[in-house]
Amino acid sequence: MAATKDPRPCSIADTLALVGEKYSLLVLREVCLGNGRFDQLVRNTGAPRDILSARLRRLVEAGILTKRLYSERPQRFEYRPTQAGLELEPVLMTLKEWGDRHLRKGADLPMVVEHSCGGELVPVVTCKACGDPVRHEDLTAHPQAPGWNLAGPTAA
Amino acid sequence: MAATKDPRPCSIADTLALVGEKYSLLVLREVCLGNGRFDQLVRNTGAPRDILSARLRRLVEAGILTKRLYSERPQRFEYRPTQAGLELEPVLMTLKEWGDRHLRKGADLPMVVEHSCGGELVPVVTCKACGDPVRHEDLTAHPQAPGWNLAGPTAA
DNA sequence: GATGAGGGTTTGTTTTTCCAACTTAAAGGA
DNA sequence: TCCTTTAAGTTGGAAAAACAAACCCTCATC
Repeated sequence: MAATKDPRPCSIADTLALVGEKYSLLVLREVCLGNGRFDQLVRNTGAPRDILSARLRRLVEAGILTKRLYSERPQRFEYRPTQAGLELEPVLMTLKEWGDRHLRKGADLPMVVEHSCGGELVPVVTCKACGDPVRHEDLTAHPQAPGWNLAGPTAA
Repeated sequence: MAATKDPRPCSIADTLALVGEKYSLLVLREVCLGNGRFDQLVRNTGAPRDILSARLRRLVEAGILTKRLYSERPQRFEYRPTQAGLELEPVLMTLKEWGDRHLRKGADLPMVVEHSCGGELVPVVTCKACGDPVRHEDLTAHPQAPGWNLAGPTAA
């Protein structure tokens, strides 16, 4: 899926270049759930084996997953999230939240995540500085990259 | 890019089926920045015109964007986020945050977003119930879909 | 010594993507 | 009037990616 080279210098695009291809985020979902074995990933994501193999290589390369030997004889591997991989969980959570709200209208969720506070996890994105939930109207974007402004390249 | 049919019933997969294809989230980024015109989207996302055309159709269909006439003669259109589209911004923010931290180590960000509180926006995903920042260790997933548990299908 | 599990790779086909050129409709200038 | 430009796409053919099924290798077990 995702873009490889974005015209606009952008961390969203750069992140998507790593995890935006088809199946990558589903692989991450499974790995975060503890399902790191190849056959499990095939079953639970639906990815063709060759594609899965390519994605796993890429995610390991990117430092998002690690490949761990869990049996010497016979050699058997398992994939696990690195710290960087775990820090992508917020992306999964916000995707889940949107889907729960807009595609299922809150009813009959296929998966409920429980937070240690005892409640069902409903993730809310807040501003680190003030703690308030973030709304679109409260944001102002300031491009820093030379040659770019909000609307696009300045010297087109 | 993204998955169309996921074996595991999952809102993450369903959401990615709508916005997970290559360029879709970059289109949303631009549209949220106010850059909703076709040629702008071509320039700022790098999408081929035919692919962009297909993505826009899909996003409108999905209720994430609307197509608005901004000039009668000649007929000219512009795409804008719907409320549902705006509510996908948290996904963009978490992607940006990860990229800023892991791919740029915080220095020389190509884009800074200012929050109305006056500070630079650093998005933090918190639990709606308790307000605490969400950490992986604090989560427990409970699949609800019949025939599924954490590890996969129960009747494989 | 056959069977099966796990973790992939190979091969050939089908889909997508990509790119460049073309279209349509109108405005603006020479 | 004719020419060029802008905007928003569509079309057609070549290249890349995804897909599905079969295959391979190493062991373990029956």
